[in-house]
Amino acid sequence: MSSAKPAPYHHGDLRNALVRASADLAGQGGPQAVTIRAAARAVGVTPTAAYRHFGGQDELLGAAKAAAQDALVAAMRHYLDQLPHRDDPVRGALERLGAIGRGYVLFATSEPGLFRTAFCATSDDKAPGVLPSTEPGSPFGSLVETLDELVSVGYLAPADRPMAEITAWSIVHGLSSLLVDGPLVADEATREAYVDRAVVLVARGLATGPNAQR
Amino acid sequence: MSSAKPAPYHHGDLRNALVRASADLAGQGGPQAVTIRAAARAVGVTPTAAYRHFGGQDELLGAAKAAAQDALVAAMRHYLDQLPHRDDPVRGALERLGAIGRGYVLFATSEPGLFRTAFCATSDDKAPGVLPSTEPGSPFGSLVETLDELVSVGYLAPADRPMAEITAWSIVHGLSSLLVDGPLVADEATREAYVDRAVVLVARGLATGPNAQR
DNA sequence: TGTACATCAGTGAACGCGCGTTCACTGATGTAC
DNA sequence: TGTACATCAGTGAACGCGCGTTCACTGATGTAC
Repeated sequence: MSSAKPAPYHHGDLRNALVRASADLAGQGGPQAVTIRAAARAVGVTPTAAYRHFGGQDELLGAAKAAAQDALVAAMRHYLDQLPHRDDPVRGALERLGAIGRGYVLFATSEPGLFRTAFCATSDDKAPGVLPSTEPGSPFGSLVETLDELVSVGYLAPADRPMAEITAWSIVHGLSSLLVDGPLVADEATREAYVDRAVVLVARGLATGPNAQR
Repeated sequence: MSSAKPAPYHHGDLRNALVRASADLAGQGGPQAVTIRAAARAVGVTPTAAYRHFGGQDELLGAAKAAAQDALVAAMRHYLDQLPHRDDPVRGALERLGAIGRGYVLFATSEPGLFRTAFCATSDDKAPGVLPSTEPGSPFGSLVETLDELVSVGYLAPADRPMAEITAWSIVHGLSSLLVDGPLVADEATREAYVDRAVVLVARGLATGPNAQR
């Protein structure tokens, strides 16, 4: 719709347009590419106009980061939603764990710029000791839920529950980072084999409960 | 020695001095801080002089990256060297695996700038399909050796050997990245607990051989 | 041992770039009456 | 319903910054004879 109109003086939705442009820039060039000038250029507006809606470049990058995190959550949810129902609750929970990991890594490799942006440093760094949000909508939230399920279902011993989310998160984040940042180069089939291998290792490492049949 | 002399016209060891300065810059500000001008400034020399020894900023960053990787290897080796001898070969190999992971993560958290630089993108990116060097001196090499030991010692089943290094590397790299890049904030004691937990999970996940007593 | 000269490793000034940010301004919008 | 005017959301020009890189140059070194 914006292409039809003859560039009106008032944009009407400039803030959202700038956020979308920032997400595009982040997707192509990572957090480094998110600049006030580039975003304004993409929208067809003067850099100064961006200062009506953002305090500065920090805030724009923060908005791009939030958008990137949302995209990551959506990717994980996509894989979760594809899962068939299982009567066996252990199998179901393990499959959910695998889907979360798969979504995470495949998002990272298919959208490296957004992945880097989702975890880039910004001025609004958290205070020491604060964990990422465990709300259901957050990337971390669905992982926490699934691990709790593994306990309630008797696969993971309650004594081994603490820090399990950190370890599981670490492995998918590490695999993603190694694939995205260069040291590990692999075609798609190999990448999926890596993810499968990682999921199996985590599942085996968490199999300490009474219902952890092997 | 350089502080005593009255700044001679010929530096005498400018290339090495620039590499050291680049490593310092990387340690303080990460790969972004490695610039020709900043390195020349730190050494007390004109930016142009650096072009006698480096083709451009790419090469300088490449040198800083190599120095950062060397520092990472040294940190892992430090922990390996501290290990006492064990008569039980399984126990010995597992302790080596733990030491590698500990060295990796503790290097990352104590030298975040160098850690980021060791894995930053440079112009000399590897060709697709190439794995990192598995030579004994490389970061990856000692991990490969230790996993081979775990097989020969009967702890890890040969069928589960493939890709084990990727998975193990992923978990320590992921934990390091999460701690360094901000989303995971923890004091030193908690960080060590995370590492211990990760090592235990990997050890349990790899325990598929005949001598994997549990 | 002395000296002319090629070679090498630096200097200093300048270029163009894209960036963040600020200034005074102007066009469009909407509200009070 | 019409109009004056405050308010808002943009423009356009300019600032200073640090960067990579290149140019013509100069001081120091060492080697051939």
